[in-house]
Amino acid sequence: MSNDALQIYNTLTRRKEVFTPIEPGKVRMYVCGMTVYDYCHLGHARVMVAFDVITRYLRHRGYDVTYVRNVTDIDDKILRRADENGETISSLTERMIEAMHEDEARLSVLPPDQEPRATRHIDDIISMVETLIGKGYAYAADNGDVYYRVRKFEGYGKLNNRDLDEMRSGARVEVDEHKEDPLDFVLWKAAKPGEASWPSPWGEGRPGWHIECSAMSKCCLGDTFDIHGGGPDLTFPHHENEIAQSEAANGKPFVNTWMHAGAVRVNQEKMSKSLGNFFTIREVLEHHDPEVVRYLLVASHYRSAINYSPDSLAEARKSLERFYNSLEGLALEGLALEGLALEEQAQEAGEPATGAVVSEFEARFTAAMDDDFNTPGALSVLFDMARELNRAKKEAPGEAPALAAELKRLGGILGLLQQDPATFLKAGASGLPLTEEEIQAKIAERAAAKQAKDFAAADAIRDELAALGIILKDSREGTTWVFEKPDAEA
RNA sequence: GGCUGGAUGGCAGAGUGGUUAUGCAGCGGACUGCAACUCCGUGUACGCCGGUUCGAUUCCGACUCCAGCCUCCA
Repeated sequence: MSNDALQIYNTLTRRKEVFTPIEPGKVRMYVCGMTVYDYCHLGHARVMVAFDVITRYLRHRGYDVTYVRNVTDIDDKILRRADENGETISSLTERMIEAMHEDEARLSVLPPDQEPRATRHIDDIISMVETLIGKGYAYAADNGDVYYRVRKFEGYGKLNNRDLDEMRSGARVEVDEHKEDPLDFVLWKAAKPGEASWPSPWGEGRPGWHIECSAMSKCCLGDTFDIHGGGPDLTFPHHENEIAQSEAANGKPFVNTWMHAGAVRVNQEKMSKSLGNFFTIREVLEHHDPEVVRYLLVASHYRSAINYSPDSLAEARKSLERFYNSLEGLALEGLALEGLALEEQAQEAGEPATGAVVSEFEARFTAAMDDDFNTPGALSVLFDMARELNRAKKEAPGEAPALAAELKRLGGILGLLQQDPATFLKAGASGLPLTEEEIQAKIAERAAAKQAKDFAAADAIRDELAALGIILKDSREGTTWVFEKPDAEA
């Protein structure tokens, strides 16, 4: 662990700040999760991976992290979709939650510690709405809705630097005769006949979206917690409304550090469900190794926008190939354990003595990550390690294993480089046009031709395999191969 | 219109008041039967105009352009 400070950019103050958890050594983090009416797309993947890296790194740095990511499982879109599909709400949401878990597992995203669902916190929500009404921050309209009285909350707009009067002049907000002010937002929504609903002091209804997160974060993490994260389009109004609800209801500061991931774009336009230009995670994974997708997401800083294209995935794969080429040929199973042992040694040695244990590579890696989770900077250190490892494999084989172990260990903090190199380089062998046995036979055939100095025949075999995407690599130890799907599209 | 971010070499993408990011692609060399992999070397890029400074891509101001938010959206 480093003695230097970990700095995090705070959306609220719009600058990097030294991260100081409320309770030393503990981090309580809440991230807005999915509304489960459809499969997750790459924008969701961005948020999942960003906060997964953040969680992994905080833990690596010794923090005890409680990571909560909610599920919105009741909402207008869910009602509509379930109706369209002719299935029940719970059938739809259960399916989508399961799919989401599959997607995140494939992307090596560790599950959050808690995954609260809105429908299981209706009591918490109702109780918070009652508190807000009691304090004068909310009012029940005669149509059965309950609204938040935005003008009553002094800090409204502080996260987005918004001025209430100017927003009003924007006037894109829907005017509702039941609202005192057009900017007021709904906390509890009266049910229409036949809709899913829960009983409440204001009649049958369901919770508004914003109040769910205030209620669930309070339930899981308390009135004030360290980090609140989410996608880039949630700063307004969702997070602004959460602040208004939680601070008004609890009478305490809500969140110390607000973190927002960058957008995923397609053709310089935001990828989103409302624009309909999205790629689901599972679509992309049909054609690409999940680690390639994860790499693409980690290769840019978590706050910057990334432009998605088939080319960007191809590049990500090439970069990973460089890592796995350097790792290939070393007995990594044992090495990974050795790497972990080194890690434990370092921790037992205590914080101040770490300089002696931590390599220059790790020091640089940590410095990059300490600077607002600069994953591109951290990756550049890993590339330096790969070069050093390639050199060592040639010139100082005795040093290679330890270096490989460290590379794999540091890569693991980013959730990368944990596959068997040969497996990755063969693209998981899915979609292989030949069996492994057939390829080995071809290689043997070519070796015989080489032996006989019949290079024309040898090259013909190599070209034949290359046309199928199977690239041969000769080395002193023999011939290995790499499979690059010729039609990597998605 | 208001608010937020951004503009870096062929592409992707970090960063810095004066010193190599990194990856991919390219070029030269080594290795190789030839390749692939790998290694060595190589590219003087920071939107535009002013200002501060001995010196700015990096700080300040104006401008242009791009994206996001202001309505559900990760």
